[in-house]
Amino acid sequence: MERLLKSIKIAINEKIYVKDPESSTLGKRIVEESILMINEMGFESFTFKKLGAEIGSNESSIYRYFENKHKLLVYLTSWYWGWLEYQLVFATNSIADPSDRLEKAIEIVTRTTAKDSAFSHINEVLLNKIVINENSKSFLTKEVDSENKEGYFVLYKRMVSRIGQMIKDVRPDYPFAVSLASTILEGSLHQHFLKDHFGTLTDCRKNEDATSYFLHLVTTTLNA
Amino acid sequence: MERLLKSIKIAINEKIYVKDPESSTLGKRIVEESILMINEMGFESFTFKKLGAEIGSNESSIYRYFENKHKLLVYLTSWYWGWLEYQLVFATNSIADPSDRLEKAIEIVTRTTAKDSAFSHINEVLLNKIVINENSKSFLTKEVDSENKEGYFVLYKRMVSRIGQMIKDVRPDYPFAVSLASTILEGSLHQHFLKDHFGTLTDCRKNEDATSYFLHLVTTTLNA
DNA sequence: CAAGTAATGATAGTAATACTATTATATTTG
DNA sequence: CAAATATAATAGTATTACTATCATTACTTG
Repeated sequence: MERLLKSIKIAINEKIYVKDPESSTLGKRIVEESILMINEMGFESFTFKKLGAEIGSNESSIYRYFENKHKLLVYLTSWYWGWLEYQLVFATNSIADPSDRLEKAIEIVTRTTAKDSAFSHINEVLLNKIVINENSKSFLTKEVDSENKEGYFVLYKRMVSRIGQMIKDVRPDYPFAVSLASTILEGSLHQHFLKDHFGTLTDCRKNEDATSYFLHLVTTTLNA
Repeated sequence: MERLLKSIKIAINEKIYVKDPESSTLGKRIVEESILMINEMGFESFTFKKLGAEIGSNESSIYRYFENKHKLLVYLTSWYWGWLEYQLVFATNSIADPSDRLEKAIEIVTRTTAKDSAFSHINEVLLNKIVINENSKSFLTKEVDSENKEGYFVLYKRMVSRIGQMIKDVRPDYPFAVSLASTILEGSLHQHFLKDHFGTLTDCRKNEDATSYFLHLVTTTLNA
């Protein structure tokens, strides 16, 4: 699995970047270090100038890869959803029973990333944390409709669709399959955030609790 | 009800503002116009300078009410949650049956605000839209823990707690009452956002659909 | 009603952000 | 080795997010 993950490349919409960061050493360093820095200082304080200083490169060079830091965030979150989709498909592909398949899917999307694959320049553990803290900011903007039209969010949308389809496979007559799917994905991020910062607003104390919660929620809802 | 709402004042944590905007005409104009502007141009593009120009007042005068625009956002969202809590308590107070009470509560927190009370300087319809689009940004910051400690989010937390308690009143042995409560509140905002921008990621086409969705979700979960 | 105080406005200034443009220097490749 | 390409260095601009100072207006109170 790890070897396999090393060799795959997550295909990101070309409109998100000016020059593919995967195509050069500098590009990879930009992505690599930006993950560390955004995780460290938060997206608001992060700037291309600081990133340049950190990787011993020039601010203007970074602009040749990404138009601005918002697009870099869209790139990082897209990469994450593409990566997670890969995990999802890989793990559920062979499961024939719809209920078992959905259960596995929920497990995969609600757990936190514990281990860095350590092969690529992308630290998945930290990226997972970034997604928990910053994902909403990628679409809660005035430009969301035009960016959506340009295909900036296809990978995220594909994740929701896949889970929605799995729900339909279990219960074709359930009328809120897609809403439930989006609730699982977004809600899971939210529960993890609450666990870290607003302990009184969640029953999830450990990472696995989020899985139990959503597993229970979905199972009872679909078995009604 | 409308008359009543006019006379009540939502008590906001004093640490959120420098000077209480309710205490002067200028303060009220700041709040009033900021709601229109944030709604119009989005929180990122909104600045105190632009606000000053709009209300024919000086940038520096606005800083005498709010330290920065982030705190203004915290103020606005806090006001909204306080207002919604009032609606919630008012509407559910007299309902003795726990299931009926929870049902009413879900209806109130999942519906969108349709009508401005037209009495105060605060346009609740637009504020509701701002909360859908910008609420997450009030806490998805690096300062969340210190601000939480200062009590910036008490009103939001109280809303979640109240609904959590109502869930417990229906099913005391359900182990995820608080998580379910936070899922309803945050998930509802998210479904409304999806309805407006990512139609394929939700089954909610009309505003009422969100109510149906969460009502069904909660009912089946608690009746299992 | 005069005098004092508080609120607001006007102006100026600063450091940082978010870029763009230009030119110089490496590095790669044919 | 020359040409093309990538990166670095430098400079510059408009805007943001403030802070500080001082002038003006409004409001209160003795």
